[in-house]
Amino acid sequence: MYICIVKLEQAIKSNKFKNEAHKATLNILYTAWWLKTKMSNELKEFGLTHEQYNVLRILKGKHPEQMCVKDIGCRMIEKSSNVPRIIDRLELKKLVKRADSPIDKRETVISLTSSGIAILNSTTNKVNLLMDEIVLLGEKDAKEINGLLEKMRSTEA
Amino acid sequence: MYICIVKLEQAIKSNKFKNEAHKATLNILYTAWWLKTKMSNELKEFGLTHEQYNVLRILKGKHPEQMCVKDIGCRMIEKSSNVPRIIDRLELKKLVKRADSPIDKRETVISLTSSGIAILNSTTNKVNLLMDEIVLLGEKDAKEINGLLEKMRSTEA
DNA sequence: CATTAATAGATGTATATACACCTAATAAAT
DNA sequence: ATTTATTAGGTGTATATACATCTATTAATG
Repeated sequence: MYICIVKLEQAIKSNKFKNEAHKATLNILYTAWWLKTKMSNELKEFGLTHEQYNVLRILKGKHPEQMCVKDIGCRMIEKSSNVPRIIDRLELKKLVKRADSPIDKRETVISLTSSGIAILNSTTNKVNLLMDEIVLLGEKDAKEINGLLEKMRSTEA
Repeated sequence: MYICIVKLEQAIKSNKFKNEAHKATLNILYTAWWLKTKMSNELKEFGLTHEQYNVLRILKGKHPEQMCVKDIGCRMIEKSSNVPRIIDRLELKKLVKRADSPIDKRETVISLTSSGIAILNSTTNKVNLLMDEIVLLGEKDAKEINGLLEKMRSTEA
C-alpha cells in the first residue's frame, strides 16, 4: 500500500504554466472536477445528480421550514444553476414539493418530503464517508487552503 | 479603493461545515465556478466558450502539428468533456479543421486554421490580463496552494 | 488466417449551465 | 392612485457534461 500523488502535470499532460498563479487556477479547476466526479459516482446509486443533492442539502438546512426558489439559488455553489428546473426533477421523483407562498404570490415555496429526507440521510452518510476517505488533508492544511482561496478571490473594488 | 475579501460563508450563505476539510472542498468548488465565470465573461466577446477556448489552447501546444481527438481529450481539465462535439462547433466557426489520419483510419486529426490562431492570440492576451488582475496571489502563496491541492488529491492505492 | 477483443470517434439521451425573455405580482415613484 | 420599475419564477435555446451505444478499424489471440 502506498500513497499516489497525482500531479497536475500528469493530469493534464502539460507543464507549460505562465507562473505559479496560472498553475494554481488550473489546479483548482482540475481539483473541482475531480471532487465532483468522485461525489457524483457516490450519488449515482441513489439516482441523484450532484446538483440535485445540493438542493436537497440546502432545503435540509431550513427543514421543516419551506424555502423560496431564490433563497435556494443564492445558497448554491454555482450561482447560475437553474434552480426551477432542478426542482422540476426532484418534484417528479417526489423528493420535494412546491406550494404557493401565502405572503408573496410571486414566490414558490419548496419543502422536503419524507422520501426526500430519507434519501438525503443515506446519501449524506455515504458522501461524508467518501470525503473522509479521499480528502487526505489535515485540519491545519485544510485551514491553509481555505485562507489562500479566499485571498485569491479578493478583488479590488 | 479597498480590498474586498469574499468569504465562503457569505458566498453560499452557510457556516455549517463538518470540519475544515469539508469547508475546503466547498471552497474549491466555489472558487472553480468563480474562475470559470470570470473567464467566460472575457471570452464572450470572441464568441467562445470556456471549453472551446481550452481545445484551441491545447491545439496550439502542438501547432502546426495535428492532434487526434483522444490526445486533445486527455489534456482537457474536465476529462469527461465530449471533445468531438466541441470540435463540431469550432469547425463550424472555421477555427479548426478535421482530416483523416494517414496512419490510423480510426483517428480524426485536428488542426488550427489561421483564424483559429488569430482568435487564440487575442483571447489569450485578454484572459492573461484578466488573470493577473483578479488572482491577487503571490508566487509563494500560489506554490503553497499547488502543493496543498496535490496533497489533497493523493489517494491510497 | 480467422476470430475475438480493444480502440477511436461519432452520436443519442438526460441533465445541467448560461443567458435571454416572458408573465404575474409587488414595490417605488410621480 | 396610477404609472413605472423591480422582482420571482418559469421557459426557450445553445452549449456542455455524463453516460451508453454504434460503426469502422486496428490489435491480439487461438
